[in-house]
Amino acid sequence: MPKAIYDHIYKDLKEKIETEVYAYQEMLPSENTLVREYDCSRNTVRRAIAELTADGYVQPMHGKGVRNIFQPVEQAAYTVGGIESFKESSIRNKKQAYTRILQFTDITADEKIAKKTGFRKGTLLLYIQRLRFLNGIPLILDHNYFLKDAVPGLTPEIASQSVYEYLEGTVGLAIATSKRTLTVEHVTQIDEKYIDLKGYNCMAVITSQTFDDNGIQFEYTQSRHHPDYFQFQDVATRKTR
Amino acid sequence: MPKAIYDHIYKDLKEKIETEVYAYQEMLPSENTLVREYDCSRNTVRRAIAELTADGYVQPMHGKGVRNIFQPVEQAAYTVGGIESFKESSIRNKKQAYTRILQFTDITADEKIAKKTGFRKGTLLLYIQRLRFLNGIPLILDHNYFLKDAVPGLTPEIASQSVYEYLEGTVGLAIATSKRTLTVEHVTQIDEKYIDLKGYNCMAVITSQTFDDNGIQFEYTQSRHHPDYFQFQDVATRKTR
DNA sequence: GCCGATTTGTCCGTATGTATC
DNA sequence: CGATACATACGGACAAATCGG
Repeated sequence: MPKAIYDHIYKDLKEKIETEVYAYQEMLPSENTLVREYDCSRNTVRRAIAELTADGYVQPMHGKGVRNIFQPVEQAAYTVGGIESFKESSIRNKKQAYTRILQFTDITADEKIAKKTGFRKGTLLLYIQRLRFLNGIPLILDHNYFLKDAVPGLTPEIASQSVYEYLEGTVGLAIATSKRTLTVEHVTQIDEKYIDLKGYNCMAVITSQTFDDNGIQFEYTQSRHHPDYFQFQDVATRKTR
Repeated sequence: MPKAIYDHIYKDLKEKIETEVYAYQEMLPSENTLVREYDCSRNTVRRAIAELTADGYVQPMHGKGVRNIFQPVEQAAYTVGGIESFKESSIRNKKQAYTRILQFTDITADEKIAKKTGFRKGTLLLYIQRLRFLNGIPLILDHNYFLKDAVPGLTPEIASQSVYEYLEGTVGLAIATSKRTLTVEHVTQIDEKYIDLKGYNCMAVITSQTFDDNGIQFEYTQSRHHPDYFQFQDVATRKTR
């Protein structure tokens, strides 16, 4: 949807960095040069650069210029970043994806579930348990809790494809922010039943609360990953104090 | 350092959200109201709100307002977020911290180290191995590689306190961005020698490349954490396509 | 369903400050 | 010291989404 100017500049610069039109450690053109190049205001250029900075692509230096610090990284089989569906991640990671539904039932949040998921006690939820395959190997076990009201008409058939695609497309739900916590946990009996951990006795676990554009939490998910095929990436910037 | 207006507004709103001056799911005052309240321009208010959004504190909704979606989360013993030193994290997590130096030697980057750390082959580095204690229990094993030129006068005594404090204070180095990768790996002999893993055969591993404000990478670190005391938090926003 | 008021999103031009060279 | 480059801030304009009458 975004045909915004800053977004166009952001994408254009991003591609030029990735394809090494600007080399690692090289300076980008100055803001004023970019203003002339894209025929827009300086604020608009600055917004695009701010996004590239947040991505860890560039580093603006007061009085000097903006340096390209992008280095292509060696990637594991499955790399997590941003809010992506399993399907989207599989495509980005160039893996063939398949999903098997293990459970698909309505439940009402009791005290324990409410505390864990962040939903209120008594809320009607849809619980889905899914096994995720990459290139034919079972690697991820997902436990999803969806707000029942937010996902009308969701069927096991849809859940075996892409729930997000269905929500954003058919239902018209807009996914906005996701709060995630990453931990390492002991394997469970369910994990062992479905996934060959090859000696590991633990898994990488991402738990997330996802909100729609009305600020309503519609999903709680625990995603349990095989250690060998899991990688999580992040860029942090230090805040001056 | 930042006495910027937007930063003042950001901190002020952040505190009001944390202390529930605005309740969970409640709307913040409109941008125009805040403009009058802080007697500044709308762009300045918007910048503060943008930072709160990135923190996962609020959710702006087109045409409606800005909603507070902050919920205090249950924290593990050691929670990672932003660029923080071990000392800073310990203080935030309210733990008593102690560091024991296991190794402290100069090395020159060979082919293998260069590939792993991102430094060029032949670069002179300072390698430090440190064991981190929280409340008297050894929980984290750090392998640091510092660019020797960037950390002049660094001694084991300083390394047992806070390297970042020394770099930012005495050396005058400004830490800017850090690229991190999180994985789960098998324990090593060194891990087992120093840390009681209580049945786990793996650890949570954060590898990071850290850059100064000149865009120069001055550090590569591998930080190996005890699973029971480790937690990593993140907020992601979905980009419209 | 329409209209006007409100609210957030995008963009512009300008001015001033600060750091670097 | 002057020129260049990024950082902060202002005020204004219009668009797009929402909401109430």
